[in-house]
Amino acid sequence: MYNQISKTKKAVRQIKQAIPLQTLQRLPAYLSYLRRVLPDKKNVSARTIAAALSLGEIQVRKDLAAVSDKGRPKTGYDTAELIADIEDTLGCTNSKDAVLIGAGKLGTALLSYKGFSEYGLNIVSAFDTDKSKCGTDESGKAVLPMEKLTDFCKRLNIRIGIITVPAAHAQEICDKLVDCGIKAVWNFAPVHLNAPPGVLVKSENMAASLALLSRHLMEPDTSPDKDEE
Amino acid sequence: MYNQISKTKKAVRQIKQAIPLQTLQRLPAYLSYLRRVLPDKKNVSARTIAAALSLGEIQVRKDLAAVSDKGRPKTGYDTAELIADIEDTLGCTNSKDAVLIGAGKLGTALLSYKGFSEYGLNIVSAFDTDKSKCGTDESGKAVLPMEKLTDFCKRLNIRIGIITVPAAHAQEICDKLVDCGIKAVWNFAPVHLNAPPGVLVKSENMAASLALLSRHLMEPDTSPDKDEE
DNA sequence: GGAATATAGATATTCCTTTATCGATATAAT
DNA sequence: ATTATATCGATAAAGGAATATCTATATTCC
Repeated sequence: MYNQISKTKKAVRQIKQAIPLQTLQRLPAYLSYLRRVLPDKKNVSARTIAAALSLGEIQVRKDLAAVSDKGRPKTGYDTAELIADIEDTLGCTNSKDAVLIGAGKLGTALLSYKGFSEYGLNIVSAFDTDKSKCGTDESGKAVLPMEKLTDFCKRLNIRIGIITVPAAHAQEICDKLVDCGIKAVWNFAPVHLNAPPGVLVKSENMAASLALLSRHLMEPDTSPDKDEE
Repeated sequence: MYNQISKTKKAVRQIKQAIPLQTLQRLPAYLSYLRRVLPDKKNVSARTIAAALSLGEIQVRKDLAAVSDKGRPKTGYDTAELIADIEDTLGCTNSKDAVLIGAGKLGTALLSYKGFSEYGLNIVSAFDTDKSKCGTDESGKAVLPMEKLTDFCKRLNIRIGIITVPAAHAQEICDKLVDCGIKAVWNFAPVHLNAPPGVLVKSENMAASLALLSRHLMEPDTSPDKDEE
């Protein structure tokens, strides 16, 4: 099976088996690591990656098998090929435009962060009800008044919305984004958001992370204490 | 079992059964919801919570059973009591001090965020190598030079460190924090961090969230599409 | 060319989480 | 009082993910 009927396998993978949720969420970590070591390592094995990221070797191997079939005994994967396969799976190559609502501290921090482009995300513009925040951000991106949101999204066919407004207004903004045709919402406000079927809401739950840290400090017990990501 | 031998049950819960990881991470969402509705609702049922947060009723009931035994048929839980039990489990009551390293955009955003106190987190001070960033932040919190970190942590017995430095320096900062006696690291840099046993590292993996959003946009298929948090 | 070795891939098992089903009980209504 | 009902709690089943085990196969070394 090493390199002969790859087409068949890939087809099967794409048609029948969706990539497991947990695997999907680990892929960016692999990608980041591989990009970093590419200049040095032309080849990598699952074991190497596992050691670098403190993961189980078998788990990594299984994850990689879900996105690529170019692994070869004794040599492992060609790093560049593996990067390409992961990028392909994650859709890093085709740039996805997004709008960001709420030009507060967190909003502007995200707005000026350069790293999202590595995963194909491009924040086109920010919006805020506060006119004093409108204008051109330090990062060179525009902050527009809320009134222009709907027209903007529809004209540019934006499908991703990032919410960085206070919790009290998040649901209302979410509803508005849905009206604008947004299909995926990335929510940084600490509230649950309701959205109609077909619209995915992914909330960044910092409180959940805190719960983990807190428990660790409360239970200085004998546990082996693998780190959680 | 309704209200009679609660002591025994609680003891068993605390001794034998640790709260499942996934449950633990949902608790803050319950807490947030309960606090919001407390003025209106003296009592809540698992079903009510489930509906509000788009979760399964049985799942919520099981989660609540893990932290409280004060639920009663027909009436549900006393809201205030349930809040207290969750707070107790999460350790919201005793304030935990933390230091933050990296006073960039994201760092200062977190520094000035008021919401962490609701979960018992208190960011005492920030640190940065860049002297020009040192001084007193807008939020009233001090940004100190890195040289003072070790002494500061040891004197105040700080156990939580928040990393908001660029990825390239994150591991080195993490090592330093460990030297300072930090026991829990909250990492916002997009790299895996290694830490010795006994030190928990929780990374905020935004790229993983992006992967989810991205997949959703790539596969506009027939899936039922429950939203992910 | 043959043996040793590192590695991928497949299958099976175990574990954790979620979901389903059933029984018990406090409140409300008749 | 008796019955109905909403809800909790416990047990059981199902699903998904992590881990273990085994097999196959390139590469390397002799």
